[in-house]
Amino acid sequence: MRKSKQETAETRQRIVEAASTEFRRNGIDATGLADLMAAAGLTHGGFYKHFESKEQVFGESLALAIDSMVESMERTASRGKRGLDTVIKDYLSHEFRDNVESGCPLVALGSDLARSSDEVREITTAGFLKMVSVIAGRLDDLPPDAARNNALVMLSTMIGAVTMARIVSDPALSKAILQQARKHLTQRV
Amino acid sequence: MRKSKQETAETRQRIVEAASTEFRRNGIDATGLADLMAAAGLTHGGFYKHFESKEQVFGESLALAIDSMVESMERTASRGKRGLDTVIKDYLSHEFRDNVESGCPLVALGSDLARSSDEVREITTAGFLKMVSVIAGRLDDLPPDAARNNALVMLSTMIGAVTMARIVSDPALSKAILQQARKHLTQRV
DNA sequence: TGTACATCAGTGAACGCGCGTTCACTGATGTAC
DNA sequence: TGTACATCAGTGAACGCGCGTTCACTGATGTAC
Repeated sequence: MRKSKQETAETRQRIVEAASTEFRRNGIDATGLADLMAAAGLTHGGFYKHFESKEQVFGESLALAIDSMVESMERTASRGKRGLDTVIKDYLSHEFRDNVESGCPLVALGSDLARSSDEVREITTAGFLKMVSVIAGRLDDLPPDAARNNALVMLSTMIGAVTMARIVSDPALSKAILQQARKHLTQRV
Repeated sequence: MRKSKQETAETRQRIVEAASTEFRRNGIDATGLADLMAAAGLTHGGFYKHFESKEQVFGESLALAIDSMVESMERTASRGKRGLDTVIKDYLSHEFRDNVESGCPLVALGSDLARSSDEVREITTAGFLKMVSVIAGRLDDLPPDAARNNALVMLSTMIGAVTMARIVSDPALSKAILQQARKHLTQRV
């Protein structure tokens, strides 16, 4: 049942995409290779025709998740004068909170990433810096250094707020966390 | 080899304490019962003489970690007029960042907690609210509602900043994240 | 262009390992008289 | 208070299970001539 080169490439891409949502949804350890492959419409045996290890597919799927997050923020940020406010409001929205599997991997995998290999942490660092740039680039009333420093704090607030909004079991509290973070971050701009 | 009631109670406490550091250090899934018991100086077979499941010991060890975090913040906060600044500086210090196993469980286990059972998330919520109270209680120039709202955002920033400071592979960036968050949060008070 | 052979994507079974959990056993502690 | 028996904390082996990984096999694709 050998497949054509194009089909093979498409399958590989499909696995990475499935992995990127599965890992965000269930965490690194709780996501099995059989789950990944099933989510991509395959059986687990073929995994090693595409990847050398679970670590490898995780790295690639993380990079994909980060890239799509950054792209999404960039697209939103460049939508008119209030683009940055929209980035903030989207990130701190209920929809974003409730869609872990398509959301920011820094939040979905935060504590997992802190325990990961150097390679994984480097991928994450590069992505974080891109997000910082997107925000800093829109703080154009500030000198570059100050803009970057502010962006670091703003992103930290966004990440911490969504993390807590997801953990907390009281819906009203969860809502308040997002709301107050939104209010705070859109005021300062 | 039956032990006296007192010894049994002490052993149980020792397991919960060991669990509270092991879970923070390695995450929920990667911490085995054998690891916990070994860290408490026991063999794994005796675990079920004290607990019904891994879930149970995790819940108790999380509650312990949260309580000690809250107590530590309360103690620091009540140290003079600048107590809140000290809470912020301690939380956002390099030492705190580098000692996952004795630090804030909300950071050490953030994304694990978001995937946990209702019971675990309720324990976490109660702890988070206590931390919010400690901070809000020190924002005495603001009306109670505003103080609480501000505290929600401040804690989110602290949690997000330490999370990212731990993930990031560039030491200078990690330092900058903590530093800028510190600066931002101590200015506002 | 056609043909013969090598390649290899995907399947499904199997491997070894570590995990959470259970169990028989030991011997010191607790308890009933 | 002393004694005889029941209890149970702790040990170490074992259980079943799911995981990451490997493997023999299949048959369509790729390639050499």
